[in-house]
Amino acid sequence: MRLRDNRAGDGFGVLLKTAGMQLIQIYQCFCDPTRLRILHLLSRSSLCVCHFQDILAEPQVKISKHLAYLRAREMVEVERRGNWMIYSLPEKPKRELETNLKCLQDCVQSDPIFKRDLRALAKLRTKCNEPSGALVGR
Amino acid sequence: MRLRDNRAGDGFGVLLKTAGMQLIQIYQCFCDPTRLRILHLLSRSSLCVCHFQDILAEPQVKISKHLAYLRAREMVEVERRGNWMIYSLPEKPKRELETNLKCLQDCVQSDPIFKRDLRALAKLRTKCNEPSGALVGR
DNA sequence: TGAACGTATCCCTATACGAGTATATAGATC
DNA sequence: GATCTATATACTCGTATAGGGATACGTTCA
Repeated sequence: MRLRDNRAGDGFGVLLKTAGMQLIQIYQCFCDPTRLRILHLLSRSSLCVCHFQDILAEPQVKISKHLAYLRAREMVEVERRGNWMIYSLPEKPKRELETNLKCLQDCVQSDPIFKRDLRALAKLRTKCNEPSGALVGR
Repeated sequence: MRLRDNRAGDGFGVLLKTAGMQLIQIYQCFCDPTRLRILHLLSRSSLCVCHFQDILAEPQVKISKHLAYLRAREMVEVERRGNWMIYSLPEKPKRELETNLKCLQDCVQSDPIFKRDLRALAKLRTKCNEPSGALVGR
């Protein structure tokens, strides 16, 4: 990660713990398509890795690594249920994250890919109820 | 830039021209502190490179390169006035950019660094009116 | 206990990025 | 045309990142 230090005296090191730095991390998480789709889905429902694999049609490694990236930056939380790892948005998301997730919803509501993802999510809900506890709608 | 190709069939290549891709580019621009501060300032005023140097207290190369980065992704526009290059937000910003800039304003309004930047901008306005045409408030 | 399953991690490669130094460019002024 | 000023670009280095293949891990179930 690039939690920038202040070697060059860029006047921004101070910002490590401020809203500004929170923001940088949020934008870093948002700037990859896979992660953006993951977060978008998570604002509708808790999901486990295999759900993401299914909906996004991406290999497990890729999903898993992006989820790790998000976890490291506290954008998502995990809970194990048997073999499944259930990912959710934080119980109490920071204000900046909430604001930006709303902004995201707003921006992608007519985008074909994101719409397709939501449709795939809905489909998944009808045909699959494993593991219980995931796929809980918001 | 990482205008991702679709080699791996990630189902996202399609998105190159959609709102989603616009978004990715926006977030890529937003995920560096210097660029974030630049954009934040630009939503108040058109500015030239030396203004940024002054306000952000960063070396010219750094500023210039981040502005080039933003320019390449059409987040800012430039106009030459004599020796000065005056940077502004796009005349007609895309909806996603506008939305996210508003979101940014909202998120940083109480952040010390961004507040300091605005104070520095105000100060600049009182003491300096070169080049004319820059420092025009919004 | 061992196999199956869902998931995470390791290793490797290619590319992007941020920052700095030095240099180039373009317009203004003399 | 020489020079000054404001800005941009080239080059280089170190690091972050995305992706894939192979494998390790933890849980469940036979």
